Amino acid sequence: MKGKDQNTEQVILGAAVEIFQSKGFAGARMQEIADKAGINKALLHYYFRNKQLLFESVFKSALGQLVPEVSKIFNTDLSISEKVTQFVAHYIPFVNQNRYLPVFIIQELNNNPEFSDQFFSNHKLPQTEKFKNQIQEAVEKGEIRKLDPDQFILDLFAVVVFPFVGRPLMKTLLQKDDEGFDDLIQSRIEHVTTMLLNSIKK
Amino acid sequence: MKGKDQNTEQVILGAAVEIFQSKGFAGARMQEIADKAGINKALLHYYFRNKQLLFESVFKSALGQLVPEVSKIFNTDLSISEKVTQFVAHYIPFVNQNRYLPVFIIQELNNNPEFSDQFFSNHKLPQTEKFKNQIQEAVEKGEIRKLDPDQFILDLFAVVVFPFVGRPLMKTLLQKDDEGFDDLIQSRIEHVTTMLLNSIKK
DNA sequence: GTCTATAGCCAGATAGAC
DNA sequence: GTCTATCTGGCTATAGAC
Repeated sequence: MKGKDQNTEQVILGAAVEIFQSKGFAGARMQEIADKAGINKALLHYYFRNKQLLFESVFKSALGQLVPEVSKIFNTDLSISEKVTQFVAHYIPFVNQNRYLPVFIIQELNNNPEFSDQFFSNHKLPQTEKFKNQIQEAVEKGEIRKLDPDQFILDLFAVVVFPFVGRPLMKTLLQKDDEGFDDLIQSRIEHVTTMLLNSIKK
Repeated sequence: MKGKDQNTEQVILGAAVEIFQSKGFAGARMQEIADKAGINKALLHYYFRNKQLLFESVFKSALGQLVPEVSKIFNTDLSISEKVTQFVAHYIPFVNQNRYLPVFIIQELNNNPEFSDQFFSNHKLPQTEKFKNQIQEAVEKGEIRKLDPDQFILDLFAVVVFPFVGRPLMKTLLQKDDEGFDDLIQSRIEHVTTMLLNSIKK
C-alpha cells in the first residue's frame, strides 16, 4: 500500500460518487467516471474490478454517511422533542449539502429489489426500537396525542427528506426559481420542527 | 386508423409503463418491453419511432394521471381542512395502486435535468395560487397558526408521497414485512389527515 | 401491421506494453 | 500503477420479406 495508491483510489471514488449519484447505476458510464477522475478507464477496473463493485462502494459510503448519526440521535436519553429538534437540525443541512444522496439511495433501492434485499441482510440500519417505545410511553402517559410511533417516524423522514427528493417537481409546482427554493430550504428547519411538534400535541 | 392498430399501441404502452416505471429510462430494455407486450422489438419502433419517444409517452401519461385531480381539489371553494382531507383520501389510495409512479417521476426528473426543464416549459402543473392565498388569509384571520403556505404544501406532498418513494428503506428501518408496511399505508389516510390538521392549529 | 435478420454503435472489460 | 489498443457482448435501430 503506497501513498499514491490510496490517493488514486480516493480520486476515483470521488468521481464515481458524483456520476453515480447524479445518473444512477444504469445511467452512469465508466468512461465518464474515468474522465472526471482524470485517469484511464482501465484503471477503474484495476482498482474496483467492475462497475457493480465500484457502485457498491459508492452506495455503501452513501448510506454510511446517513446511518450512524440517526442511530446516535434515536438512542440517546433525550426527550422526544429534543430528538426531533436535533434530527431536523442535523439532517436538513446535511442533505442540503449532499442533494443527490436521497434520490440516489431511493432510486437504486427501488430499481434493484434483489440488490436491496441482499444489501440490507448484510448491513444494519439504525435501531428504532428505543425511540418507538419512548413515543408509545408518552402516548400512554397522555403527554402527546394518541398515535402510532411508526407513523410518526414516517412523518419525520418524509418532511425532512422529501423536499430534496421532489425538488424539481415542487420547484415548478410552487413556482420558485433555484434561489427561491433554496430560501424555502433554509427556513425549513424551523418550520418542520414546529410543525412536527405541533402535530403530536394533544 | 384500424381497431387492431389502437390495440397494439395500447398493449405496447402498457408494457412500456411497467418496464420504464420499475427500471427507469436508462435501465429499461426495448427487448424487455417487447417481450412483455408479446410482440416484436421492431414493432416498438414502428409505433413509437425510438426509445426516447416511447418513454415520453409513458412519462406524460404518468404525470397526466396525477395532475388534473390536484388541480381540481386545490381550486375548489372548499375549506382548507376539506381540501387536505380530500387530497389525502384521494392520493394515498391512488399512489398505493400505482406504486412505481412517484419514484419513476422523481428519478427521471432528477437524472435528466435538461429533459425536465424542457418538459415543464411545455406542460402545465396545477395552479397552487388559490390554495396558497387561502392559507395566507386563514393565517391573517388568525384561524390557523402562522406559517408559510409553500412550506405547508411541501409538507402535504411529503407525508403523502414519501412512504411510497422511501418504501424499501422505511420498511427495513421500521422492521416491517410487506404485509406490515401495507397495514401502515392503510392506516395512513387517517393518521396523515389528523397530523396535518393538527400541525396548523394555533 | 408484423415478422426475421442484421447493421452499427457503444459500453464494460481485458491484454499487454511501459 | 498507469497507459493504449482491442475484444466482446448487448442494445437501439433499420432493412426488407411476408
